[in-house]
Amino acid sequence: MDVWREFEHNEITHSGAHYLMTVQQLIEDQGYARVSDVAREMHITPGSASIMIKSLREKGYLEEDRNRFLLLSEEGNRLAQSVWSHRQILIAFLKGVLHIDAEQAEIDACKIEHLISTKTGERLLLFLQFLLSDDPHGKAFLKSYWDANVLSICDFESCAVCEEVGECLVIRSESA
Amino acid sequence: MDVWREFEHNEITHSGAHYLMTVQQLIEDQGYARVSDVAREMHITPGSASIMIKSLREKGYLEEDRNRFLLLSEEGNRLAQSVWSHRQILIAFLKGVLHIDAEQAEIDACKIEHLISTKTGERLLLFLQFLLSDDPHGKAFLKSYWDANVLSICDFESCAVCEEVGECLVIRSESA
DNA sequence: ATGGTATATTTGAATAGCCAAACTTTTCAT
DNA sequence: ATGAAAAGTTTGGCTATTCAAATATACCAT
Repeated sequence: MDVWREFEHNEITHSGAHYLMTVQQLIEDQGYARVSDVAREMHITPGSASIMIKSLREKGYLEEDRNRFLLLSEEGNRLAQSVWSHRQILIAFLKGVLHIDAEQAEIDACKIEHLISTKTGERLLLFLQFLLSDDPHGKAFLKSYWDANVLSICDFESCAVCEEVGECLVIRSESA
Repeated sequence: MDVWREFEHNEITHSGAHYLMTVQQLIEDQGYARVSDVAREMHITPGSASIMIKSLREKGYLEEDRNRFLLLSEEGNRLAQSVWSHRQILIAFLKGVLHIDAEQAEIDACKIEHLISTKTGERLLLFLQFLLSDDPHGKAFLKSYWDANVLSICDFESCAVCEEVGECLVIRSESA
């Protein structure tokens, strides 16, 4: 098996994942999502959106109600949720632990969110959760690590990783 | 700026990175690399290799010597080296810290190695280095983390992360 | 019911990267 | 130097995803 060819064999494409997440977000924000709403939101032409959405419908990720409003299928919802969770976890790690600046963290996370395996996503969350747990080793380690690398002052009352991971926990428990 | 569109805007494509790394590896292993060697090694047709290599030559990543043997330009070498380092660092983190199994770690790393930013690669290496440093907090943290999550027994005399990161350090200092 | 606006779809073109198959060029042994 | 094998390139086709522009459909007010 050629590992390098696995790059294309994913459950969903980068583009597809963003269509699904946009539909999810639009429904959440304004109660409905039509082809043109998705196009506007993603800054693509209605023609492109029409074609991609048709293909996502054919693949069983999207459905339409009687008024042509888009809905996520169960599978579509699961996928969108999974990719979105991965993004949050990655951002938490990049910003909160590695201290990558917010903009770069979001770009990096967005590029790889749909590519990491479920296992990697899970394990990364476990790792972050442990850093925040009552176990003192996490805090001691982070403080010591940041100090050693002059990454920033470690203030656990209002530290980035706490907030970021805190959000992840909320997100995960909501979707669980 | 649409973050999701950044996915396509990378210094090198996934495919391109693998061509460059294959050339590098072939030169290292057998002293030279021709179009057909690359094709054989990557399991693609000579036609595809020919076209892609031409394009990589036009982009200034590859050159040819008087005998049509392929060479990496300075830029090509830098890129191949960078992507390869990212892979090693990611594998070290995935296997050594998160305890993802070897096969999955390699697939995940291979998918994202060319997508993470230089900064993220650097910081991840710093992070791994700290885990191995003399500072006792790293070891205490890892042990405590693995114990808490039943990930494996932590044996610092022969632990995975030590070996993985050890390799990264060697790799980095060789290429520095 | 007629026209205007909003919405959706289709069509044709572009890019990237793969394949198969045909074709060309190089190399090398006799 | 001739002809076979090896190496390299070209051509045409496929998929995915985008765009622009043309077309079609629906919706709504007068």
